[in-house]
Amino acid sequence: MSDPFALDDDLPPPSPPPRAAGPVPVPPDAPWLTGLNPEQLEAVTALDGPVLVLSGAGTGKTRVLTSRLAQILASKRAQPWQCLAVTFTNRAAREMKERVAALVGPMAQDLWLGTFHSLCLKILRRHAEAVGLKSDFIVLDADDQVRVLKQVMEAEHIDAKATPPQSLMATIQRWKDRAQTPEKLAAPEHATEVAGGRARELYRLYQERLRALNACDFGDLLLHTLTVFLGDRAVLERWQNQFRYLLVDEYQDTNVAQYLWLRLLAQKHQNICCVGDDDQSIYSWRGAEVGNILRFEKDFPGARVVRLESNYRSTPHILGAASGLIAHNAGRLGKTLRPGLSHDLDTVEKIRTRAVWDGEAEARAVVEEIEAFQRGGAALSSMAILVRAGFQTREFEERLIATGVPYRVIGGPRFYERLEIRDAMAYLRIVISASDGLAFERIVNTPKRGLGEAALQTIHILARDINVPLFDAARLLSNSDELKPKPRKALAQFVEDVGRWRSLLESMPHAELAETILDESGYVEMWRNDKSPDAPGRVENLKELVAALEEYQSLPSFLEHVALVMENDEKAETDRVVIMTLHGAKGLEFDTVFLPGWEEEVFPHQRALMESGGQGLEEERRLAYVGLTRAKKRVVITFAANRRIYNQWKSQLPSRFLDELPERHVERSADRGLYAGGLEESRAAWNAPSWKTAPPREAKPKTAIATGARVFHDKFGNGTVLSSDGNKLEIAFDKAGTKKVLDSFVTPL
DNA sequence: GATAATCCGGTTTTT
DNA sequence: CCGGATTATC
Repeated sequence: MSDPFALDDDLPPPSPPPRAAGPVPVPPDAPWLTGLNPEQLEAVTALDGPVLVLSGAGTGKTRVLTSRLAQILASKRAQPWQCLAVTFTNRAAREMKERVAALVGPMAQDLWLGTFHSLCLKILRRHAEAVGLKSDFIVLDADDQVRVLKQVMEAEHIDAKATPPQSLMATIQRWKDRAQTPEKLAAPEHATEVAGGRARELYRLYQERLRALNACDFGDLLLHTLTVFLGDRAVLERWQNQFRYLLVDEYQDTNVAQYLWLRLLAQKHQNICCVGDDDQSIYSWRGAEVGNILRFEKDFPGARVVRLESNYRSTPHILGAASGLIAHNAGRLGKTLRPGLSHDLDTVEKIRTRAVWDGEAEARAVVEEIEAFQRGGAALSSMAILVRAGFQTREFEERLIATGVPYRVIGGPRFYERLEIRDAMAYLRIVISASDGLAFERIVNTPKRGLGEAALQTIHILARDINVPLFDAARLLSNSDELKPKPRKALAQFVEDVGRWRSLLESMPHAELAETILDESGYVEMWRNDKSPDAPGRVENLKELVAALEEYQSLPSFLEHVALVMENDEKAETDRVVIMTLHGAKGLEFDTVFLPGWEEEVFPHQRALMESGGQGLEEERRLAYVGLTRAKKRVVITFAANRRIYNQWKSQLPSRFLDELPERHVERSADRGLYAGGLEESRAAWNAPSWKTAPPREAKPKTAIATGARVFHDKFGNGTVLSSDGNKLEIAFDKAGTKKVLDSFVTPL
C-alpha cells in the first residue's frame, strides 16, 4: 500500500518565514493574557513558527485558542482575514467566534473561522472548475450520497445484498478520509475485498456520477480542495500567502486528508498551532488519525510543544480516577492532569460506583439521585447521564417520565435529516435549480402522481440520450407521445407546477413561496391524510421548516446553510437533565455526571472487544476517560448484574474499567444482595443460577379465529374479522380500514 | 403500483 | 424481540 501521507507533487522546500512587517508588542496586561498560567501563556504568545499544544481535558484549550487569535491580531502580525482557525463542529466554531469577538470586537467577523468543511466549501466555490464542477455545485448529505452510489451499483449490476450500498459508501468514505482518489487508490488489495473486487471501479464511477450531477459529498469538499491545491501551484500559493496564521482545534480528530490540507496551507509561513489531546481521540472509526499528533514534530521541524496539564474543571478524585484509568493505555504521549484549583480533600467526594440488579434498578437509582441533588438545590441542567450507546437511553427516559423530571435527549434523528424535511427541501431545490436531478427524482412521484418505474425510466433514458437534466427531459416528454396518456398528463401537471413556482421566485417572499409549493404540490395534504401515528408530527415539522425559512435572506442561502449545518437549533433551555452519548459529550462539562452501563460488552462495547490488537479497547478506554473528565464535582458509575439485550436476559460482568480506577479515589457500593466488587468477586457470583433464567414467556394458545371475532394487529390495531380464507383473514380495522392479513399476525382479543 | 410479509441486523456520528 | 428495508404478491 502506498503511503497515504505522500503527496504526489514535489513541494518546494519551505522558505524561511518572512519577517512580518513590524509586529507590535502587546502589553502584558492585555485582557486575554491576564490570569493565564505559564504554560497557557506560552501557548498564547509563542506566535512565530509551529506549535503543538497538548491540552488535557479541562485545561483551558478554548481559552488558549481564542486568546492566541486575539494576540495575533493585537500584535499586528496579521489581518483577521489572514488567520485561519479550524474546528470540527459548527458548535465549536460558533463558540470560538463569540469568544474571540468578546476579546477583539467586530474584527472577529473577518477571520476565516469555521469547520474544515465550511472553509473548504468557501475555497472550492472559487476553484470548482479545476475539479470539473461548476461553482454552484451542490453538497450532498449522507442520504443522497448513498442514493447516488446505489444507482451506480444498479447500473453495474452489483448485487445489493452481497454489497450493501451503505457499506461500500463507508469504504469510499474511509478512502476519502485518507485522501485516496480513485486514481491514487493504490493497491488492488483494497479493490478485491469489497463488491467482488470492483470497489475501486465503483468508486471511480461514483465520482463521475457526482460530477455529472454537479455535486460533491462531504469528503469531496476536502479532497477536491486538496486536488486544486496540488494541481495548480499558483492557486496554492495564493492561499498559502493569505493564511499567515493557522489554528487547529481538536487536532487528534483530524484525518489524513485534513492533515495534508493543513500541511499544504501552513507550508509557506509555518505558523501553525494545533491543539489536541491524544487521550481524547475517540473517532478513529471514522477516519481520525491520532498519529497526526506524532507526525507533527517530524513534519514541522523545530516545533514547540506545550503541555497543558493544569485542570480547572474537576476535583482531585475525579482527576485521579481518570488518570489512573487512562494509564492503562499503551503508546500515549503522556500527560498528567494536575488539579489547577485548590480543593479541600476532606470535603471533596470520591467518585462512586454502584452495582444494581438490572437496567430498571439502574434507572431508578440514577433518577433517585438526580431528585436528591435537585432537592439539595442543584439545577437539573448541571447533571448529565452519559451512555455508551443510544439504546441505553430508553430506560432512563421511562423512569424520568414516570417521576416527572424534565429531561432532554441529545442526538437522534436531526431535523434536516427527516424524511418530510428532505422531501420539502427537494421541492425547493428543483424550483431553484432545474438541473438538480436528485431533487427531481426524490419528489417527482411524491405525493403519488401515478408516475411509476416505467415513466421514470423513460425520463432517464431521454435525459441521458440528449444529455439534459431530468427536469428538461420531463418537460419534453410531457409534450410528446412517448408516454401513456395518464403519466403524461401527470408529468405535464408537475412540470407546469414547477414552472409556475419558479416564476414566483422573484415576486413572492420565499417563506410564503415555500408554503405555496408545499400546499399546491399536495405534499402537506399527503401527510394530513396519512393515518400513521407520526404523520401529524411531520405536518408540524413542515410548518417549522417554513418558519425557519423566515430567518434567511433567500431560498438558496437557506439551502446552502442546511447543507453544512445539519444540527437542531434547540430552543431556549428550561432546566432539564441531559441524556446523551459519551461521544456527544466531548467538549462539555457538568457538575454531576452519571455513567451507567459499565459492564463488559456494553462498555467496553462488544464490537470494540472483538477487534484485534487492543486498539478498539484503548479507544473505549479513552471514551471512559472523556466521560469521567466531563464532571466538575461528582461522578456516579453504575453497572447492572442483569440486562435485557434485544429482549433477552443476560447476566452481566462488571466492566474491566471499574477495576482500573485507583482505589483511593473510589467509593464502591452495591444494592442489596449484590456484590460490590470488581471482576474476581463477580466471576464467582456469576454462575449463581438464580438470575440466569428469565421468567418464561407466556405460551399463546393457538385458537382458530372466527368471522366476527375482535382481533389485534401490531400495526393496524383493533379490528373485526369480516371473512376468512384458509389462514388469510379480511379484517375491518377500527382505525386503519379494511385489510387482508395472515392470521399469524393477529391475536384474538 | 400499492400493500403486506419477510428478512436482517442490532456502536459511536460531523460535515 | 423490534423496526426498517427489501421482497413478494395481488
